[in-house]
Amino acid sequence: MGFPGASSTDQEKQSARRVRVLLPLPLAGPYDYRVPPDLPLIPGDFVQVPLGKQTRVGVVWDPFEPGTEDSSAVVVDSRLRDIEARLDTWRMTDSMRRFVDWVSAYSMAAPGAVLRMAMSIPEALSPGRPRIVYRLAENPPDYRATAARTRVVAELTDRPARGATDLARDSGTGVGVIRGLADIGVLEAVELSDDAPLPQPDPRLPRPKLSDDQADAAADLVAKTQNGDPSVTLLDGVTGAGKTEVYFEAVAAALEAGKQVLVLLPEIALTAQFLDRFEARFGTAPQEWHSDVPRARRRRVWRAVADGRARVVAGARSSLFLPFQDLGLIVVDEEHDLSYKQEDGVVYHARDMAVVRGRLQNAPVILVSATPSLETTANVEAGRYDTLHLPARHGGADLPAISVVDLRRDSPDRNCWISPPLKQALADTLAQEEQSLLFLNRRGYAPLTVCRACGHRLECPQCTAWLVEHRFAGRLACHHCGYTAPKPDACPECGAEDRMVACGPGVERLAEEIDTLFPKARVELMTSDTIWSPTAAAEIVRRVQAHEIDILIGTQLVAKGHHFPMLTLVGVVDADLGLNGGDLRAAERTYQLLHQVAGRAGREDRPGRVLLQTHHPDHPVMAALIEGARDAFMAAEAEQRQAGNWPPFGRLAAIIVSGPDESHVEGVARALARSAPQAQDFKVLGPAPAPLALLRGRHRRRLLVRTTRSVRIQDRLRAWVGTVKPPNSVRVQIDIDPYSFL
DNA sequence: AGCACGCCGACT
DNA sequence: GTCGGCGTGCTC
Repeated sequence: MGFPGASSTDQEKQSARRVRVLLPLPLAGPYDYRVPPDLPLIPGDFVQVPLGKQTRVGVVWDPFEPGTEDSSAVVVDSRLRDIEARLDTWRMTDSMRRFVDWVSAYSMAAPGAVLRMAMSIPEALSPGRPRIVYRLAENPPDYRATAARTRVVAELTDRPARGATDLARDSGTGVGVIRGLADIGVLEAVELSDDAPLPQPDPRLPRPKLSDDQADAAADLVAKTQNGDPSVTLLDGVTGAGKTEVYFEAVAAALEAGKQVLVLLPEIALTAQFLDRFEARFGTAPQEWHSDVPRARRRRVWRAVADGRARVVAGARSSLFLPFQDLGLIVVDEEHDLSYKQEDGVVYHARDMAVVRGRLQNAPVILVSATPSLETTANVEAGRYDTLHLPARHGGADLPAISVVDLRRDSPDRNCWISPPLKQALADTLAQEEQSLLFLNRRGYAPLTVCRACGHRLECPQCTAWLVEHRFAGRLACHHCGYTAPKPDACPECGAEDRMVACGPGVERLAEEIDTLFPKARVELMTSDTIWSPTAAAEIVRRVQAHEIDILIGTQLVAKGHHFPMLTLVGVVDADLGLNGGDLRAAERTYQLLHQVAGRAGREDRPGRVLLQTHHPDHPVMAALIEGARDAFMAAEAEQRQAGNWPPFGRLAAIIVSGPDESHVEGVARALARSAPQAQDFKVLGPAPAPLALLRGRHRRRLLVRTTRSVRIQDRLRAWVGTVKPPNSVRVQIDIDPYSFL
């Protein structure tokens, strides 16, 4: 490399061959690089390029097309640096590149930030070292057959070899046992390439008998899958109507056609159960993809998806960015679930982006739910999505018998939360040796601690939020920033000793109350504090199914489709909890959550019942649940939203201004409001203190922008927000289609 | 995201 | 006098 301008060779006189390279960094756009002679490159190639004094891997992006984006100043030839190498691996597909561009344009995130999600395991671009797996030795010596050893041997009989960790987990023992068996020669250690063939799901295994309704729905989805029809279909049916069996037929059709399939699941706690059902139908489990999968395995899955060995992936929202070569079907299970909205980093809604990915790839998308979101329902009504309805299988009621307990009349005792009717129902259920579920969407012991002497409330020093007591852990915790502190004996404000008192219930406190009421009952908690992995979730589900638990107390984790045949009573301790807070989707979300919890009661031939404790027995949500009037409730919701031009009928964007200095934040928020464009179809609301006005030590103001559907909200936002130059400590974030109003 | 440059506190 | 804290700015 010479000094710029020091020499003027022939090559520099004619313009250099250059390509645009997108790097997985939050830069404004692709960077231009010079292509050395003799290096053939086409868009999608992974390349190594210099950046500053480091080298990084990026992707050759498509040539600049005038008019497609802002014409930022062209970098002069003399500043270009050479591409170092092309990686000898697969290419990023056209549709994936267009998907990255699409998500970036829609979410207003830097394209490189989106690319980073598509290159989440950079080292996966080259093969890893082979790993050691264990199989049964041909001629094992005699050995002492302990229980654990027998399970290991059984686990390997006629089943694939596995690594020590997996094998230990599958046979319910430790790696020590595996090592021991290998040492004495019962097991044989072999090296397995990272890219070894994977067991393939078999679409031709006998399928379960489908009802006529199921068969009709399946035929529709199979036809769409075979045609590579970029359609979106809502598969609507209550728990137990057999939605999964129906979309499995579409999965089978995609597999028969040699295509790959992506099944999105909202919650990693759900995956274990899904994997079992899938394996029962197709003979082998799909590949799993979520943040809890260890990195080495994720790397293997990533490679297997990229080269087509992985035919079916079941994963969380981030699996949308896996490098499928030939995706033929996307299923979004529980499409209404809020955990599909990614809130930090690149903000996107996985359900909506799945629809985009399907369209770019000519792959049908199936949205599955018992309580479809208003977004999806509106798309069905407008004719943009198709719908298939599955009636309940036994022609019975959609849900178990639901009734309300009016807490204004049947109020619990002081500092208790179980009303007399619910207490009675629990006692009856215990007497019949059946199981109960108590649902309370509040972790910890108590959501608030106050000083009786001076009234001081224990608040998080970094957020506008109360500290939640976690008695088992013996600490106070902020659920927004992770701050924790020991529980003080004396009031930090007035110094009074032993006057700190817990207010309100959390699941831990509820467990305490149940222990007092039913000392003999076997009670267990299921919350994200105790269940932090799919394995732990599977274990507690197993214990409930084995009837080792009489009363299960849980937060929304328990609402997710676990099947508990002996569970006949569901008590919702505070049905009103989700209704407060000024969230435009509060009623819809509460309906969906309570419907889902209610669905846990009574499956198979045991009738179930549900008691909703509420202060508002006449609220539309309660009325809809009791009467099973989902469609009427959703229609009323839709009407309200339409009248106010709220989503999904209008578009919404949130602008969050945050920073450590409150006056700077306020100043920027006001400046934004002042410079807001005045237009009929572009309403700016605010600034208002964001619901958590202080979060992680940052002050926050929020503006909401509401437009009609026809407005390109991103273009308008760019033109407007770009005019305000915030001081460097203040951050302005844009959230298109906000869901969380926190 | 890295990595450097740059301007103020406690050490050799 | 220097080592080093992390704020802010740039990378084709």
